[in-house]
Amino acid sequence: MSEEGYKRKEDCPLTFALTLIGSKWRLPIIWALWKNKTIRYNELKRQVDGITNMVLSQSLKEMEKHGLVVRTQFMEMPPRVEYSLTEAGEALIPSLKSLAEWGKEMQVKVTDLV
Amino acid sequence: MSEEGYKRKEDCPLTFALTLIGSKWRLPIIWALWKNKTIRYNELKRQVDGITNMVLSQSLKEMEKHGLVVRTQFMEMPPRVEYSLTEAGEALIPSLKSLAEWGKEMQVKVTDLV
DNA sequence: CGGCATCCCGTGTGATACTG
DNA sequence: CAGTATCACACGGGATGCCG
Repeated sequence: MSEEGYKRKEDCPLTFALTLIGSKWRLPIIWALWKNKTIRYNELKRQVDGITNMVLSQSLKEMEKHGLVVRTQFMEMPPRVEYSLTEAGEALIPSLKSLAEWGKEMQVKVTDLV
Repeated sequence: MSEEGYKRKEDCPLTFALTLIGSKWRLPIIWALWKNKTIRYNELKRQVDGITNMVLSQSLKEMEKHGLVVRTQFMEMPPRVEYSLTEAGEALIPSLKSLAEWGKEMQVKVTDLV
């Protein structure tokens, strides 16, 4: 979609980007990771308020698979696992800020919503 | 989320933006509107390949309500209705391009997906 | 032509509980 | 502490058909 039409919409980089970060909890997670640089699992869960273990761990696992997130496990007792963004993940931040700017202006304009 | 944490995630401009454009067909629709400047309903449906009437009309209606889209109805026979982006809608485009850039790079890196 | 009404289904998500 | 297992359900979205 960037200039021309794509045969299948899966080819559109934009649609593709949304498959990576479009689901409900992805952005809150990414944002928390970015703010903390590096963060442990339970602290992350606390900051992304309302998320369940299932969704959080699955999301992290997928994003790790997609190269957005790094997982570092320390072989200790009690267990410690830290998460942070990869370069690719951080490369996303400027776009998100841009989008957030737009969202901010829209929040002002639109009063009745969700 | 732009700098500090929000009490409720609905307050985050980013999360808010996703409520406006995050669902499956929103971006393809916006993109088609942007490419065509102004476009009739059925032509839009043709360009956003695979979308159903239900989803398209509902999406348009909501986006109109949110101030992203303008609907212009001509009182003729046969009926003619044209859609285009508002200024607010077009203001979104740069962010989308930025996000598309990122998505493009990710497409290269990630081979196994969806 | 430009929709809306209906029915239906997949899956993402929530809640709860359990484990190494 | 850092998850996994299981169940259940709401809801977005597909398919089909009808209407002004």
